[in-house]
Amino acid sequence: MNKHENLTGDLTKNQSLVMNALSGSKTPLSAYTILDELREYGFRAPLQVYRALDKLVEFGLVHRLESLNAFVACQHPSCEGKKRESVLFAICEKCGNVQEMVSERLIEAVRSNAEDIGFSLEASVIELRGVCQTCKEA
Amino acid sequence: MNKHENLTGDLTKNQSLVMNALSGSKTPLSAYTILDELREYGFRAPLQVYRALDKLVEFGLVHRLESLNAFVACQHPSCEGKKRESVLFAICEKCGNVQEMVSERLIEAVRSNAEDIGFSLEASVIELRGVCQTCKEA
DNA sequence: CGTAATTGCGTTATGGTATAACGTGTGCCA
DNA sequence: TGGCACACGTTATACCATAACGCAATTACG
Repeated sequence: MNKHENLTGDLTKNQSLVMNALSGSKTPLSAYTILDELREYGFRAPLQVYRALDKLVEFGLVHRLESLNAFVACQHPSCEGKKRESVLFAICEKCGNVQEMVSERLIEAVRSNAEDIGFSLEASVIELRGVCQTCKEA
Repeated sequence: MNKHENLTGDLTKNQSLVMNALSGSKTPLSAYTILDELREYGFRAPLQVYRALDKLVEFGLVHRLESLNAFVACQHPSCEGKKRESVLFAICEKCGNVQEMVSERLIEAVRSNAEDIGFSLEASVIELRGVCQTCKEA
């Protein structure tokens, strides 16, 4: 019934509801937008959303987009269980769509920059802003 | 407008105050922290800070760190007049210090990733999280 | 000149994002 | 069976950012 319960088997009810809200959206959602969508399922307070999001991010099922203060479902199942070290997001400022990518070349460049200054890299936030191909052609 | 007209000498009073607050800080400052520091100079409302910050960011004298909701003075004067396309920040989660870097290799990797998907790149947010060399050694 | 347009500024009010603190219920298992 | 870990619900609060109004100073230019 819920594909993410099938994948992970162990999401709580609130986590599943939040996960479904994100999976069903083509664009990132803010925590408060999720809250509004889930009021009909009994959600009443932001913390119910934030607590679920914290776990989903921890599980690697959801990513937080820092430049939008919003959240997206992972498009790339291999993120599960990993820290967000190696993913980048292309965010279209016209349509709001987000494309998630993995690039060895970019990861290597980031790693090497960190090394150059003796910086212990734990996570990286890489968010490209611009216009996607579809919107350019339209 | 010639780029030299953007040097600090041509800033308005509020812009200079905000710029000085940021230049004098070793770590990024939030808008509200700046507000508190500038109350003794007559600042009363967040908008006074945000308006100055908008201009300073536009001039390339200040960068906004998306993953912190905070602002830093540019450490790299060549940013003046440029969009933020080519800069990355290494943010130490122990001491809060931020190191700004420019990396041709990283810029190229970002550009090439954008091209691969037909994405028109307008700006990029690259923020590394981890521990700086100084804190590691301590 | 004079006047319109622009820009910076101050203020009040409001909206959007995120967490603190406290208490309840449940399942586990030593 | 008592302690622990964890998810959950609720209220309150803190933090981040902008809307909308009006005024004053400066600039553009016919």
